[in-house]
Amino acid sequence: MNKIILKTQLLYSEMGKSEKKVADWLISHPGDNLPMSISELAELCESSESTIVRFARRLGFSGYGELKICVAGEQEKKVVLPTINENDSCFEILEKICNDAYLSFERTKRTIAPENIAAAANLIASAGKTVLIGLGSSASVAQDAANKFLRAGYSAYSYGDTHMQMIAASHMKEGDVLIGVSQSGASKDIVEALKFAKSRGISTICITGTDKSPIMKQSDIVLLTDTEETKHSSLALSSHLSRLVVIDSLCYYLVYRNEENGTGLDEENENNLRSKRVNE
Amino acid sequence: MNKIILKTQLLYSEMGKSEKKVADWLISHPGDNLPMSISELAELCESSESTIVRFARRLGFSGYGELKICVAGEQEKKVVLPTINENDSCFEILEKICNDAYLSFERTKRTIAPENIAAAANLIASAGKTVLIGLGSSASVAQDAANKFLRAGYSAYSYGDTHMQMIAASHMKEGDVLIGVSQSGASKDIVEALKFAKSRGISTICITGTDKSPIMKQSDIVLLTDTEETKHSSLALSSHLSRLVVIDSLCYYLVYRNEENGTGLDEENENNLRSKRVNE
DNA sequence: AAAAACCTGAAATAAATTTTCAGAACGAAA
DNA sequence: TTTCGTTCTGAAAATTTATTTCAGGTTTTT
Repeated sequence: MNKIILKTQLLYSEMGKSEKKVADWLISHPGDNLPMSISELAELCESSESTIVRFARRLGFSGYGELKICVAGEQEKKVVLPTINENDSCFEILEKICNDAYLSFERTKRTIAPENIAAAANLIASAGKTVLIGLGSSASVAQDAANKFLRAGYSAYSYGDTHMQMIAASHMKEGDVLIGVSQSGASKDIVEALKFAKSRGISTICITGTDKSPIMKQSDIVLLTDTEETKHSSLALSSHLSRLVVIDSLCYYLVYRNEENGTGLDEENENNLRSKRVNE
Repeated sequence: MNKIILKTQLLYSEMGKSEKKVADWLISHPGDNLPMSISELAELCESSESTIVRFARRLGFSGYGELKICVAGEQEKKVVLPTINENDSCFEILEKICNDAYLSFERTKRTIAPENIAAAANLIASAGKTVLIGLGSSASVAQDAANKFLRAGYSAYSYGDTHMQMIAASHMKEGDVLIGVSQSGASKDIVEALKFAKSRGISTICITGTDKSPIMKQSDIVLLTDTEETKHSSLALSSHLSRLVVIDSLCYYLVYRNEENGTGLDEENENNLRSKRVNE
């Protein structure tokens, strides 16, 4: 996995026409060392020196010199082209999915509002109990989250069927938190449940990958993850992973908070769990 | 092994006093990247620009620029393990978790046997039905996988409680596949279920993060993911993600296989799902 | 259709690298 | 110790390379 090329792909859509020529050249010459000088590269890319400097800056380098050095540093790693096609072996697909996940994480870091994650974590930390709901693959995200939160010492539960979700919502009290997970942000039952909870004074959080979606209106705190349309199919693999890392970061934060109160994942407890092999 | 340093040592005796200062600096700063400019380095070595150029030429480079690039290329990409500490903000934790996930993917790609993924995919593709079992966070991996496999057009089911797992196993037939997910590879109930199935001629696959673990003995095909010990706690966040990307790659492969038979994720079906907002 | 925002490359400027060269340091021979 | 020749060195000049600026062009917005 070549980080420079991945980053190039990540930022490709934000580039101008001429900058894209530079990007294209880089992507199509993965193994190559950069030609020694900026002028040479400018000529190869049919672009200008200034454009190349701008390109390097966009990727986060101080200038062309730094880019050149980093490209040399990434050398031997072979690059995997992004789109999966039907002749790929399973392993090639795995490589592409890992790349895709990396890009999705990068997009998530740019999309999510840091203050909102903090607010969500603090809300969960001080909540009476936390309920997570989602459908389909979002149900397993919700389940995973509940699992981890509970482990970290917080009362958390997840429900994957719409009846149970509504029942759970109706038994929540002020001071509790309801977290709705929905990639589309439009799953009717989830939105309804959040709306119902909100009307009763219960705090609501959503984790979604779609900006300006219905679920956002029903949520006190919005955690917006990778919003890139998935090109392939509704399997939406990498966005699923992005939602998980957001959960994981909340979870870690909560672990540390709880450790301060002495109710966290303490040694003894964890060793207990491990000896019973419930560590997964 | 750093070739440039070796070469420096080889030629050390032929160098002048000032050139040796450059050599000494290089040898005593093996990990470092070269400072950006030749003047900076000259100052650090208490020497001059021209001496450095001569030094670079002696090692066989065309000049300082080439030396700089090659040093960068030889740099051991020592990865800084981003340990999370208690003063990190939620967003910082998110960044570290993403890094950790990236590393975990890299490890998984190195650990997993490409031919085993292919074998697993083919087994699932030709199986009557596929059952996935796991406990704790592995249960949500299993659930997620079943969800996706089913979506891709394969009969797949997951069970998260030990009774149901055993019942399901006992109703499986030859030609079916049982997939056990277990990070430790030692969860007694999962291992037992696989053993039982295997004894009845059912194909077994395991997805585990622990080499030489009990579950491997009961599995026809082993998918070994990131085996790095998690330093933090048994939350084992990133290894969880690694297991998911393995699932995802199987799943993608199966989608393509099914498309060939015309039973895959076809447009119409997917649009249908989308219009009902069950795309997650 | 006008205005604003943005992208681009030629040229000017700045910075880094390489070369040149005069003198210092060392060694061998007288 | 002196003298000559060789090698090594660094300051400064020359050259190459990188960066910034700016005016003109393009696209987007209003």
